[in-house]
Amino acid sequence: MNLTPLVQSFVLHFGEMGSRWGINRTVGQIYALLFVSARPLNADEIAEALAFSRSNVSMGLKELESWRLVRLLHQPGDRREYFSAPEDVWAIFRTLAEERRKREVDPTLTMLRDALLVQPDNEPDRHAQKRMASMHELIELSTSWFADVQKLDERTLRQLMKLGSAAQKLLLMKDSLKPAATRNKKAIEP
Amino acid sequence: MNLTPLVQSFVLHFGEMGSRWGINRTVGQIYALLFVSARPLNADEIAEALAFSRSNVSMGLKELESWRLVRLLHQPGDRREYFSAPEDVWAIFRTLAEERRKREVDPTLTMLRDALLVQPDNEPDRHAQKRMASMHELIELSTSWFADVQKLDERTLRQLMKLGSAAQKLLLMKDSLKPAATRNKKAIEP
DNA sequence: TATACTTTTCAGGAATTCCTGAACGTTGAC
DNA sequence: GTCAACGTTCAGGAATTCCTGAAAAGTATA
Repeated sequence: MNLTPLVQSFVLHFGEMGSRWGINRTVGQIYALLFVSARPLNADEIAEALAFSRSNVSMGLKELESWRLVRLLHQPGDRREYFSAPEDVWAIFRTLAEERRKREVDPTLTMLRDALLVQPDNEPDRHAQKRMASMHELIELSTSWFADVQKLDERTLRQLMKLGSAAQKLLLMKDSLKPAATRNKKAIEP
Repeated sequence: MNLTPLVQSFVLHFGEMGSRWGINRTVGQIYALLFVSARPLNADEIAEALAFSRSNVSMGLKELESWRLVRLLHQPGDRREYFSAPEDVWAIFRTLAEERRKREVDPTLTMLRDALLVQPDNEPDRHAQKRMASMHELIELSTSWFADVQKLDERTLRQLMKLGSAAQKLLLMKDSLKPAATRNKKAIEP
């Protein structure tokens, strides 16, 4: 199994990008390969295509499975495990976002909430808590909004994005339904 | 300069989180410390508080400056450089998003565009290109939308987020202004 | 149950990243 | 100009992460 230059460059790029994130080069490349592959691949094919050891591929696939980014399937009459990346890029994006939330955002929110429960007994802590509160609010608000928006189906989401902010702003201009409550809340907050 | 337990746990958490991203522990901790600090700090204070070498702090601060996450300032009658994190968490978020776009998204888009220009001469490449095209579209659409939304001021953004998706969906129901164009485009695309 | 095929685990070497102290560079005060 | 205070650079050791081959474990077939 030989990679075409086109696929090669895609795979290499994702290897690089992977290492900018927590993900290592191997895992990035494996995912990239599965993403562009026209059919599911087994571990041996991947190992050969990318020139990684069989065990490295095995670990990489496990990692990808833990991120729910690959699907495991079987071919009739073949004992080997085949892997593929889901088709729908929007679904992939959703999975990625969800998984990152679980691993990064939620623990951070927990830490912040705990920190905010402490009764500060000195000036530095009082200030630190104010900062943490503002961070907590931002994260809370944006993740819950994101979760909400992600429930929309692809077509609706696409439309919303294409509309951009201009039309959405119009929605607020009316200043009729919800905004009143919003404004009141805002007025109470310091 | 001694950290209170409250600040300590915040700083340590960000050190950990930092290493999940490309950012290393040191840089994460320095940023966290500056974020909760009530006043700007100089490099020596940071080095002492976190028990890092002076040179390590120097490199960390340089990294943070390259991300535009810290502000450099001077105290009257003091030759040393003082650093602080901007107050406004929304602005911080914006900066972070912009910087990540520059470093990760833009190069990826460039790579994808280049790949899409190639005239594929075999089946695997034809399929790979289709996959890359769908990825390209998703990234293009979501980043341009994000850039657009980020131009809104904090108050408006807050309101929009609080409305959630429900109200935004209403906007589309009307199916009057733009959606026609959107639907046509969609119909043309395979 | 034995066999062949497949996947997983893991010790340890390779590669990379991190961090430090020492040397060097720069700047302002005297 | 000299000196002290401060910032930066960088070689190389420390720590971490990555990757591999060998061995073990698992599994379908006969």
